[in-house]
Amino acid sequence: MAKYIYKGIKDFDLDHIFDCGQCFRWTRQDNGSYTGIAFGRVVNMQVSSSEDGIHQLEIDGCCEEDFNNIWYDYLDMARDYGAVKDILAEGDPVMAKAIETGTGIRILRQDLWETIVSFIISQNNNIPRIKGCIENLCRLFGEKAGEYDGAEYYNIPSPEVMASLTADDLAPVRLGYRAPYLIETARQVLAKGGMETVSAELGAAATPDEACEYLRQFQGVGPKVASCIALFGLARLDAFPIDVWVRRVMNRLYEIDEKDVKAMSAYARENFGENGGIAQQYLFYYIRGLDE
DNA sequence: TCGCAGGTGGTCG
DNA sequence: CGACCACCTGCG
Repeated sequence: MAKYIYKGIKDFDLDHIFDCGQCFRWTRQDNGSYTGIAFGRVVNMQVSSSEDGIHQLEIDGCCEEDFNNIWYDYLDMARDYGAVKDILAEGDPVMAKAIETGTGIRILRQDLWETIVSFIISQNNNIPRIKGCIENLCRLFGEKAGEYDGAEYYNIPSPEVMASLTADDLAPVRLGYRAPYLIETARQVLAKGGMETVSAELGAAATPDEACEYLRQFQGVGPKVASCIALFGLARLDAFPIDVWVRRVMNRLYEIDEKDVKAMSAYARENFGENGGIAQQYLFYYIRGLDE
């Protein structure tokens, strides 16, 4: 398939986008490009400069139609991150510093079911192992989506497939105690009539809190995972997931008690508002960079 | 060896 | 309710 080139990107850095903890299915290549899969498409993305010095995104394995139907939205291209950064940095030198570090971050608009599965797996887990678990799950139970550079890529198994599995089936995936969570959640989704129903019911949620409350009915989905699903799977940019890293950074930078999650979400709601999710990503990327 | 890693569910008080 | 605590697994 062809290579699609999108010129004139701003506020866009592949390292920032794919290494800020929001996704687990992209791999950095030696040349700085990323290969991965989303919505059943396998592509390689690379940022380069055209002859006139304008930054551009090259997507290998992508036609114009796919770019318009999938990748433009996936990469949240319609949003003006420069404007969001100005708002967040205003009167907040700490945030300004964090934005400088992760200046090319964008919130990916990911598939809802894949996001639910991914973040259930992510609980009390580390990133390399999360990636390995998802990889195993897709390779063993998902449909093949395509190849790139000789490597095969598989889709996340559907709720139907996942609901039919047993804990023994999932043993080679090495999910540990999360395996029954996934099976039960898949069954709960089917019982509701599938992801179409779930999406429709979530569409009625007026606030991120309402969306999270709904999501928490699924086995293995607590406050943190629900918030991540709302942000990355529903593009609720006003959701503010609070994990161990965010607690750390808000304690260190805003001097909020590290145990006081309520105070943190209140602070985020008041100071970051509708851009809370984006703010969270800048802070997350920043603190992880400091600690490495 | 044992604690820890993008938490959650169950059980007490 | 809010504070504990066990929990699969792999790595340092």
